[in-house]
Amino acid sequence: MNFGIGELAKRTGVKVPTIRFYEQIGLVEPPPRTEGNQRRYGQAEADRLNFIRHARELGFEVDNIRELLAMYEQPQASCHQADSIAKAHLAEVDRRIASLTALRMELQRMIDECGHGRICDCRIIEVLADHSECSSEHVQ
Amino acid sequence: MNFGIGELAKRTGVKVPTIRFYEQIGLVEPPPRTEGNQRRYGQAEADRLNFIRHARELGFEVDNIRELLAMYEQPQASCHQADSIAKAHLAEVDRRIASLTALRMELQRMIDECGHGRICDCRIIEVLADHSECSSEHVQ
DNA sequence: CCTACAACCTCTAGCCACTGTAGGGTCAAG
DNA sequence: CTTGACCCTACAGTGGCTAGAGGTTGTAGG
Repeated sequence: MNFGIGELAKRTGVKVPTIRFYEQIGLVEPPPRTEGNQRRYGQAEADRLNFIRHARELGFEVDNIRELLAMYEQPQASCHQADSIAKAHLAEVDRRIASLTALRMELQRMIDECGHGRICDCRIIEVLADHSECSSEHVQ
Repeated sequence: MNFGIGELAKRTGVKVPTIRFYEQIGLVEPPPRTEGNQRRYGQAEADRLNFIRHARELGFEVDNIRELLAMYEQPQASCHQADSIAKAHLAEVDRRIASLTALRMELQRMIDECGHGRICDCRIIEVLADHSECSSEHVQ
């Protein structure tokens, strides 16, 4: 119930420098220190950090995580806001998937058409050199 | 056949500061200058920059673009290397699509199960707090 | 020729979310 | 008391730009 930053890292899968970084940007509270100035944590911090790690893995941005954390700590409030953050993020993920899928097709087509000969006949270089060769628009 | 950086930007869709940045990192050659120290470009630079922009849009990293550019300028060489860069990139894009698709499912499930009540009953916050709720692994 | 103004110049700092390094200090086991 | 793992701060670097300050050049109209 009282451990150092290395143990916290082990329990949460968040690296030690990242924990210090999160403290610096105010995503986690500065914990109490030992007499020798070393950070001491408890289970509550591990829970909070697990929450953060999980939200990051799901691709939420730090600013959104701040809001989600505030809700996590106010269990009586309405979850309307959490819902809209999650929905906005889902829309963004959809956009990224669509964009990557278009890129994938373009890449696949480039590779399929490459005759593995000289550059001057290579579809890969040719397509890169001339945007009009593309079958679809793509803006990452 | 002899124009400034603004015109080059217009012709290629690459922003002026980005062109200067590309010059700084050695992705494009420093062009000749006017007496008053302003950059002058020709069609060859516009072609090269279009190639770069297109490769960036397709998500290639700058280091790969360096290699692709070298091939673009050596049309007699074999295109084996271009092929393998493109294939590696395709694999990376596939990985990202798979990862995002898993995230998408997780997000959708979270949102679907949210009863729009209080935080303490909210699936979104609950799932974030407890990784074991996840139906699949996800590492972005 | 003068003026106005857009376009250009360099240099520096900022973005995001970390990661790495240097140069120390602390803690716990033996 | 020594060893060695762990911890501390502060700062620089990553990628791929973007923004701003503060000054100079090019060009069109009067």
